[in-house]
Amino acid sequence: MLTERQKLILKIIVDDYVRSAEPVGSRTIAKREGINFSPATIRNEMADLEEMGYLTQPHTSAGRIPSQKGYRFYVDNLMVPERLSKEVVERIHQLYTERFLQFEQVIQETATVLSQLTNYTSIALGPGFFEATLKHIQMVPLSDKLAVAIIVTNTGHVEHRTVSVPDNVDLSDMEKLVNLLNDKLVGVPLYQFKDRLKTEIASELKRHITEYQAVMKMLEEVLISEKDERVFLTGTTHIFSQPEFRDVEKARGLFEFLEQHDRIQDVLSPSKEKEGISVSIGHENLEEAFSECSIITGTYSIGGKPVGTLSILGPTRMDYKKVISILHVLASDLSYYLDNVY
Amino acid sequence: MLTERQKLILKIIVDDYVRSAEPVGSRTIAKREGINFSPATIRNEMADLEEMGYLTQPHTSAGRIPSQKGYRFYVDNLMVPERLSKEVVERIHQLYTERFLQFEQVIQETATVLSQLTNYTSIALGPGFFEATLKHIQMVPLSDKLAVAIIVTNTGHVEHRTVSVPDNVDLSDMEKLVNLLNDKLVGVPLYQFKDRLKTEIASELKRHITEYQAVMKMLEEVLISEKDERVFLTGTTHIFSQPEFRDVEKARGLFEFLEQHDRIQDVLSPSKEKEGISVSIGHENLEEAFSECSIITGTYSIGGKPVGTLSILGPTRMDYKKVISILHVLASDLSYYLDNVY
DNA sequence: ATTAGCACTCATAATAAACGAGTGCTAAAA
DNA sequence: TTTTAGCACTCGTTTATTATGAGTGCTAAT
Repeated sequence: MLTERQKLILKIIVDDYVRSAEPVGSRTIAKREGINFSPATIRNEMADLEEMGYLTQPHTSAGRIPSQKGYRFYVDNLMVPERLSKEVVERIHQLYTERFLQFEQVIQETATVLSQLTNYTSIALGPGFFEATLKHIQMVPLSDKLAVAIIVTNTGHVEHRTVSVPDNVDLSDMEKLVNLLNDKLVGVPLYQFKDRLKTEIASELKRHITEYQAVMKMLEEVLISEKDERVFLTGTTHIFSQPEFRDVEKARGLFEFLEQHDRIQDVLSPSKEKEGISVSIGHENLEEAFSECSIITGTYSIGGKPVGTLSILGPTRMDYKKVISILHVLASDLSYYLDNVY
Repeated sequence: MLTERQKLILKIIVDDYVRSAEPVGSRTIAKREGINFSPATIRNEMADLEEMGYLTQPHTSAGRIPSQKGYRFYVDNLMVPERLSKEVVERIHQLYTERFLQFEQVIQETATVLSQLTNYTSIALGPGFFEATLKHIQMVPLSDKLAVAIIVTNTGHVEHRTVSVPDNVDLSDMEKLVNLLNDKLVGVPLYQFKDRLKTEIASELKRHITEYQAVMKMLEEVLISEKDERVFLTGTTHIFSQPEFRDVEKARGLFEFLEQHDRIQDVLSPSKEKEGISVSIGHENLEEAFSECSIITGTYSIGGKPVGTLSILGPTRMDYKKVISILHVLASDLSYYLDNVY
């Protein structure tokens, strides 16, 4: 267990190092207000803190920097959330007085503001539409061979894909088909499509349509989507501002990972997060690419149900108190906004 | 005018420098096969080439590197397109034997392959749908206040946006409206929507619908889109492999630009390019961010009409002969593929 | 017109020396 | 027992110094 003084010193070291990116020495700490013990005392405490694993030394004659364990303790026990400036609060509220025409646009703009306010890279995961229910389905023939299938959900999300129409299926068949699908599927959540297709729709289809097998195959293509969420990545260039990524090779590792949106989804998918804000420090991120990064994730919700995540990606030397405060306000304001609109 | 020998030397320097990224000295050139004059002679020629502006010297005691003028001459007069290896040709053909479900997917995959084969960043501009004609328009009400408007073009492209429905407009009004729009607009290219809306549709609307003004406003939102094309960016991390971007600040400049898709569109928009492949070297790109880059752009077309571009972004020290060969095959194969499908 | 020869340039690498921030330890003070 | 002044020591960083060598330009001979 840490003494109060050790906690104080650890907190000062984290705060200072986060700001300056320079190892913190005993003299620096001693000069801080509220400190009335000498550098030598501090050195002793620091040696203890290092022994316990909260601090490390880049080299013998340098000051101390927090270890990942140190950051973890800081986040869990020491950090005081930052009071947001008027400007920041203003910026956020202004954002949600706008009216956005597309669902995606709200998320995109939120991610942009999040990145601007924090000066870190932001990653937003768009709402998974598996949960959403079908509002309308439509098939628009392009030629005798191709058609566009369009799915509209109750959240206003539009999915579409182009499919090839089986031979011997004509316009009237298509019309029948669309009516059937709307009949059977409106109000049904997208993740249930697969089941419904095999049960109700299959039997109904057999009765009305001759090209049963081919049409079933087409419907599978139309109804069963792989990808669930969309990734909105903003402010990736902030990575270059961090001294820890001054080395091109390190920056490269991150960028390479960030190009793979599917893997980002795996890491940040909202199912994995409990509600509220969670912090993942260094190796706590299982992804090797993030071993020197921290990720702070908040969920946003519609009708109380978490549907997506807002995350900040930065070095472990991250301004946790600031980011968490901003993320908190932003996530709840976004949820509030979405509740009012949907 | 350059003598044959000067051309030969310039060509060797470009080829060598592109490969090695090191200034090329007279001895290196002299050792090459087919060279039967001494380093001293080569030095004289190089001095002349430098005076004429085709070469520069990083410093007094270094070899020569091509200037932007040198690259330009190389591309226009000296370059011999590279013969593609079997593997490369195979990879491309294999790509287009797949059947893609979404239009965007073809473009995306093409960009990916382009980047993989060249080891540079690729930028594809999706087909501008301004040229495309309307196939079907649909409005799906989400609530009494919101509706999703969906536009399907003859190319299978789907545009959609959420709009707020004016008060006092009910379901039957909406139905009338959709029928009217389909009546008047099917077959019309998207860029004509603005005009048609003001003329034909306005008058028709006045006759049938009470909330004339509000509905007109909504239709403006629905029909008039700002953004034209979509940007597909692939292999941005290849930038890190280039020694000229070993400096983080330079890489940053590029990445910052590449985040702004609207500005990319301005630079690469197909209207600016004549058909075929065009090369833009260094400052020939008016964008400051690209002053040390070259961009090679090819257009792809549907039905002989250029609709989008495929581009490669790399340092001016780019393997022009290789990239141009690959781009050539890829652009024409893509066009061929699209012709067959649409 | 070409080329051998040679002095000269200048980026890069290697080595050494000076600097200084910060430490750990010891012994004295509180 | 805790705190702190004092001091020797460590080690990364900076600056200066000196090779090294690739490559040049020029001149004079071929």
